[in-house]
Amino acid sequence: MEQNLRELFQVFSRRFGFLNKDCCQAGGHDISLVQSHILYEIEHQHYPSMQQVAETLGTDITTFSRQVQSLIKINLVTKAPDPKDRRISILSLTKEGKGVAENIDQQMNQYLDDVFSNMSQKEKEMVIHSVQLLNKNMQKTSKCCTTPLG
Amino acid sequence: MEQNLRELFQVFSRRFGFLNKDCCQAGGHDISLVQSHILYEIEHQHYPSMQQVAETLGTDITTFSRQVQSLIKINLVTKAPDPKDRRISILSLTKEGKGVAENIDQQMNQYLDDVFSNMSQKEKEMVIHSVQLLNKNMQKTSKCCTTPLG
DNA sequence: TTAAATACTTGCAAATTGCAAGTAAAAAGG
DNA sequence: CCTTTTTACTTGCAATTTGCAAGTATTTAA
Repeated sequence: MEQNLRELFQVFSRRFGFLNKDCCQAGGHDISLVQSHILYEIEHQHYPSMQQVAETLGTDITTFSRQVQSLIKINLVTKAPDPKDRRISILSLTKEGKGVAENIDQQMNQYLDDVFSNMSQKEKEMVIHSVQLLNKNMQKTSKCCTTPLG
Repeated sequence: MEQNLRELFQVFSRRFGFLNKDCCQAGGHDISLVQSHILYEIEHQHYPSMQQVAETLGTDITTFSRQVQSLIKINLVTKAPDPKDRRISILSLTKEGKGVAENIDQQMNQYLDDVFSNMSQKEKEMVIHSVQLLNKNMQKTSKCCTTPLG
C-alpha cells in the first residue's frame, strides 16, 4: 500500500504536468511551461517581488531574472521598483499577460471540469477535501520540500 | 470553487515535484530530476523499450536517447537489443541503478508516511481513494494531456 | 525485392540552467 | 555620521538540456 502511494501521486502529478504544458501552448501565446508558471504565480500573489515568485517556484534567482526579462520583452509582465525599498522589483501582469493567464486558466478548468463531470457531487467534494488535506499536511511537514513560501 | 480546483492541484503538484527533486539529490547518486524519473519508469514498466519510457515521460526521443546514454555511462541503466526485433532497445536497471531507485523511493515514502501520519486511518483511505478516482477519470478523459501510454 | 515504416542515434544550433562576480540600495554597527 | 554588512537583483560565462533535421539499421508492407 505504501508503495502505491508514491506511484499514485507520481501518475497524477505527471498528468497534471502534461495538462499545464498543453495548456500553455494551446492557450495563449505559445509560451513555455516555465513562463506559464511564472504568469500564474504573479497573478496569484499580491504584488510579489522577484524573490518571492522565484522562491515559490523553486527557481534560481538568476534564471528567474532572465525568464522575467523574456516575459517583459513579449509584453506579458511589467516590473516596477518598490517605492518603499528600491532594491525590490514588484512584478505584475500587463493587460495582455492577464489575458494569456486567463486563457490558460480557462482551458485547464475546462479540462478539470471534464474530469470531474464523471463524478458524483459527493465524490467531487471528497476529492477536493482530500487534496486540501494533503496540501495542509504537506505544508505542516516542513522537513522537506517546502520552500519558505510553500 | 472551480478556480480553487486548479490552484489546489497546482500547489500539490508543485510540492510533490519538490519532493521528487530533493529526493533524487539526497537519495542516491546526486542524479538529475529527469534521470530520477527515467529510473522510476524503467523500474515500473516491464522490460520497456526506449520509445515506451520516452512516451510515458513525454520526452522527445532524441533527448531521451541522450539521457539514457548518460545513465548507462554512470552504470545505472543497461540497454539490450530486443531479440525479436533488433530495432528495439530494452531498458533495465543495473544492480546499482536498482539501489539508487530504491533509495529514492524509500526517502519519498518516508516523507509521505510523515505527511499521512497526521491523518486518521479514515482520512488516509479517503485521500488514497480520491487520488485513485482522479487518476482514473483523468485517463478516461483523453481529450488532452494523456500520452498513449498514460 | 523494392518501398515504406519503425526504432533509435548523431549534428547542430538554440534555449535553459546555475555559479561567480558584479551593481545598487537599505540596514546595522560603531 | 560614515563604514560594513546584508539584501535584491543583474550580467558573464560555461555547462547542460533541449528538439529539429538528417542520418542508420531493421522490420513490415506492397
